[in-house]
Amino acid sequence: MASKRKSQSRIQDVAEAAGVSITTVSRALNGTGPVKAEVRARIEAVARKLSYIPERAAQDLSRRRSYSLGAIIPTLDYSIYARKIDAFRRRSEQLGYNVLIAVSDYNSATEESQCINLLRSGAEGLMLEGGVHNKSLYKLLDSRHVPYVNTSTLDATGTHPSIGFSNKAIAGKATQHLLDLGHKVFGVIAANTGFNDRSRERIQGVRERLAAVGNTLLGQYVIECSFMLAESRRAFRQVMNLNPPATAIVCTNDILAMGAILEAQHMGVSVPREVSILGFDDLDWSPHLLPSLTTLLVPMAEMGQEAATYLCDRLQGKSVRNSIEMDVKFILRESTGPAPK
Amino acid sequence: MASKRKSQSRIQDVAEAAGVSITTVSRALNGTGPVKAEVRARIEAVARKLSYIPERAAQDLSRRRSYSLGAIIPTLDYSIYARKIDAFRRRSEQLGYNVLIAVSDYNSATEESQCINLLRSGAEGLMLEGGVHNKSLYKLLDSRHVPYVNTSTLDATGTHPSIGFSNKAIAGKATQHLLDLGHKVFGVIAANTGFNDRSRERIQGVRERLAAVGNTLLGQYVIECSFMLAESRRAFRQVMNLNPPATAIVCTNDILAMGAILEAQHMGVSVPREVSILGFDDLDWSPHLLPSLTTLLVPMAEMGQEAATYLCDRLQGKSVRNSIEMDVKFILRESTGPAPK
DNA sequence: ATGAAAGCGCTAACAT
DNA sequence: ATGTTAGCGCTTTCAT
Repeated sequence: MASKRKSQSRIQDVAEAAGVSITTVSRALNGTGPVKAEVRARIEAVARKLSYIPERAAQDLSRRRSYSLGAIIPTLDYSIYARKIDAFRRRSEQLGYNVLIAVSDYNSATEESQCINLLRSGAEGLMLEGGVHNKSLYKLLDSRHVPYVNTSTLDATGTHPSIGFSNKAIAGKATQHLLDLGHKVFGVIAANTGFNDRSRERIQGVRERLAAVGNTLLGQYVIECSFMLAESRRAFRQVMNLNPPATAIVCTNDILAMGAILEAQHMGVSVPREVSILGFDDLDWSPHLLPSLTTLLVPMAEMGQEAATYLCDRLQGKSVRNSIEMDVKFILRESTGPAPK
Repeated sequence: MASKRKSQSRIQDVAEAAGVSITTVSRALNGTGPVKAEVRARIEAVARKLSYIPERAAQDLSRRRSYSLGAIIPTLDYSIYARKIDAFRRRSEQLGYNVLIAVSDYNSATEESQCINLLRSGAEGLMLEGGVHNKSLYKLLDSRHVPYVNTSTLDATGTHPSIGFSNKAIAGKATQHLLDLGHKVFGVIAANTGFNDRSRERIQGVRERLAAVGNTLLGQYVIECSFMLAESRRAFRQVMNLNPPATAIVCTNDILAMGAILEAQHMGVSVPREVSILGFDDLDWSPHLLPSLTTLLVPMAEMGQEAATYLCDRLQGKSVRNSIEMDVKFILRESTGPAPK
């Protein structure tokens, strides 16, 4: 293994080559104290020549701060999380923070251990996904006074800081749209609800809205599946083979809705003439499907950005609102239409 | 701002509470030296009670190592990178390394600065995407003796370590398939080639294979676009409106191919009767499109895994092959067929 | 405007 | 088996 000392230059090397003390180098490079212009120029030149890269570990230790934030998402595989985390990263970097990314795999134990790992790495604040987390994780964050914020969810009580929206409410809104179109028989294709409170709440939102008008969402009309297209296609077939078949299907995200639309194409079922399909998220390709997908535009990028702002504000001791509601826009496209006679 | 000292316990606190020296705590928790079983148990209990989390910055500094690896990808938005980086992370963690993720945004300057950032954070090795990088980046990595490995590309000369395949060769393979089906007029829809050598090589692979049989790929039959579906749909329309229209379209990835297939559906063009469409990557939904997509299965997960193994081996001073070729499987599905008469 | 020195939290010789 | 001590590379008082 190459010796680190020989191949990397440290602040000491820069100081020597510039003929100043390490203190001055630190001040010059960080702009953290007065340095004569001429000296500063010399130091910068030397640093560049030596490809000096300050070691974050040492800086963190000495500053007793890391200026870094952690973000944890369920999976890298779904692009809405990419949108959120990217916006989070951009805003954080703007505000002078470095971002550490972790993945929970939709598993609460993994989430907790990954969060601990983020804290070990110095994360001063955490952006979390959804509102349900291990008690022990919440306790840990509280006891260490680590600011965190739940996203894609809304905790109106403000018990836990959150940036997002009521998943129940938006699912209710979607359901109402279908009710208005005269639909009576509803199906739901939902992402696995194991450690996914957003999915669970969306199902519940449909159920409650239906109950409110005297309709009932029967158990066999609710099908959970993974993001694999093969599964959502199977789910669609299943709901369509019930008696009576569903005429309106709410999918808890656009991936599932895409599976449903594709399966409809394969089965020769006409959408929306025979069945209406509705999703959530508004992915890039949602307007391009045939038929294009009616969905709810979930503002992932804005949430990521707001989350970064929130955490930075808290770290600066600014007072902040503990519950920020984001607008979710209903996007009417072609995949929903009047209930068949 | 909360005082760190008051809310977080350090090794000292654990040592005191357990009635031992900090050295013993370190040894017990890291398993890095002999500790009486009974004492170890006591220490572990105390550590747990205090929610002691060792600070990585201090560990890194003291160990003069970070045991972490960096991975940089063009975007989080395309799921093939997620596959790769996830496999990389899993294997790295298995081997005792922590993974830092960075995004280059398909920009070589950003790539370089993000890599520097990874090095600052202690990355001991780097997984890169593609084979073309700034000279200054290569120089930096060399001068610091940081192992790195290019992926999704193959440098047979071994100048730069690489794990992947020849993009030219696989594009040639795809082209040959279409030639065998009798196609004469080829179109290419390609991802922007700015800082994307893989895309560029795939185009070149098509061109050379055609040249080898006396056919020519004309400039106007090659269209570059972003991953936005709107753009690839437009690109498809454009290639189909040429005179003569293309009968075989090679898309440099499945996203673009999806755009082409969707636009064909919208235009009422029959695939593959009127035009054959072929992609690269084999995404989850590629077999589910209508028609299902003929494509080349690029082994992203395997590359990520191999990259992690490679870097860890190098860090352990093991001798390694500098050029590992991965197999790319041709997947025949419905979107390609005989050239129309 | 600059430098000397203390110290961040931990690990790893080097004792014992 | 355990403790003492000297750093790791940097920032930050505190002097000058």
